[in-house]
Amino acid sequence: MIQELKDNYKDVFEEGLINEINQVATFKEIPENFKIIEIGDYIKSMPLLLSGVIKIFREDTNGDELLLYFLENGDTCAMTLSCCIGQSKSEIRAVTETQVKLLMIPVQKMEEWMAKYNSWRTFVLNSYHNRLNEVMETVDSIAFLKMDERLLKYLKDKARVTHNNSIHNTHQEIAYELHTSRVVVSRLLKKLENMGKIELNRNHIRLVEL
Amino acid sequence: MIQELKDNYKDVFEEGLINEINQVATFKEIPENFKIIEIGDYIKSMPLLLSGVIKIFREDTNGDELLLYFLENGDTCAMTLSCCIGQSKSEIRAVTETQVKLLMIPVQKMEEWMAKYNSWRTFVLNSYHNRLNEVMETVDSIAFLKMDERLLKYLKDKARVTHNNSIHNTHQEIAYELHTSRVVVSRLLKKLENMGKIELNRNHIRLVEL
DNA sequence: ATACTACAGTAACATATGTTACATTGGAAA
DNA sequence: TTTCCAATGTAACATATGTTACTGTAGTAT
Repeated sequence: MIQELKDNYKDVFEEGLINEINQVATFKEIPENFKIIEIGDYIKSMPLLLSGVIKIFREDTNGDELLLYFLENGDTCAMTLSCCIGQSKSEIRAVTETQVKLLMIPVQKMEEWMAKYNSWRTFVLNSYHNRLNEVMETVDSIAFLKMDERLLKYLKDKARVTHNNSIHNTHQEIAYELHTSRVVVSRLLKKLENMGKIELNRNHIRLVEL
Repeated sequence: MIQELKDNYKDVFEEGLINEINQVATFKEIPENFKIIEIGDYIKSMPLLLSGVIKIFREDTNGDELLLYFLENGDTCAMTLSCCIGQSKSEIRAVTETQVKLLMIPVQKMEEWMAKYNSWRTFVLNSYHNRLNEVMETVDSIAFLKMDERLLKYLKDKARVTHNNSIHNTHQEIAYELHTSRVVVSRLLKKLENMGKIELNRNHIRLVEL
């Protein structure tokens, strides 16, 4: 029995399902900053996150990108999920933010379990619910917040998912994820530092208040 | 038998399910510009759209609002759906854009059918899939497009769902839906008119090219 | 130590969008 | 017709964000 599976999902899935997952799933360990899914990929199995953090990106036709949200322990990728079912291409890119451990579940099992296990149905629907809410929160950020507020929110989100109030990123990397320019990020970070909200250092930023 | 149910869903649901829906669903006819769901509402039944168009809005803490997407014939409200299951509050507002006809389905039936009917599971998952894609398209618009491009896209979307290349709105109403100001909308509409893309008249706008 | 390079700071300017204020006009109501 | 008001047009200005160009600096490689 895969230990992380039992630890993380014993209150989510009934025992029979846990055993089935244990039998058919493939365990994978992936290093940080690794591209798991690219836009346009066809997906043949569904990832179940055991540990670590995954970043989900959206990209426009010019190659400009934007961070949509983070996936954490216990999450699954709803997009992948619906790609499996609908046999459509991925609309997002998934990149590991930290080292991750995950289970890959074959599509046909997924559908079988939808009919068989109540806890699986609940899990799948909850995943969609959570993902929809997260994308809508992203809409809120872009539509209603100014760039300095978005930047601070980004830093806090990152600190939360990595359980670390030091963010190890260059200003350029942050600029890519927020879809703005390095100069703008530097300018606003300096402003946040002057307001006493963060401390700036080369290659890392410390959140003063969480 | 409700005629629109058979017409719209005979290729989507198996016959037994159509009959069950026909028995337990409540038929409703709602006039245009009517608020169906408010943010914070608890939802006790799920709407199935038979005809007409519904607008879905997001709102921030200051009361500023933003149009997320339109629902058309054959759609259901995925948000409502997940509110039913998770027993959580609505995160969105739903307003009729035109007169609509819809069926209200009790939550408990919804869950029962998830176990019983394959076609129902497919429908629910497809709904989530479509809604996620639409919210992500909204993210694209806000993140990657300039206001004049967003405005033109808005007009085209509205023309598409209402099957009418005349948009009957004041500039102020458009400004609310795009979360900008009336003056900005007027300015950019005039620019689009000068480019030959639209024709401006009092209280309505005609799309020259679709 | 020296040179090099990625990263960060910042000024100066360009552009998009938001705001205020006021003028004009079409159509409804009296 | 006359009056009135919502809708629209537009100028002038404010602000946020994007861009270009240059500087300084920490850390690495030679």
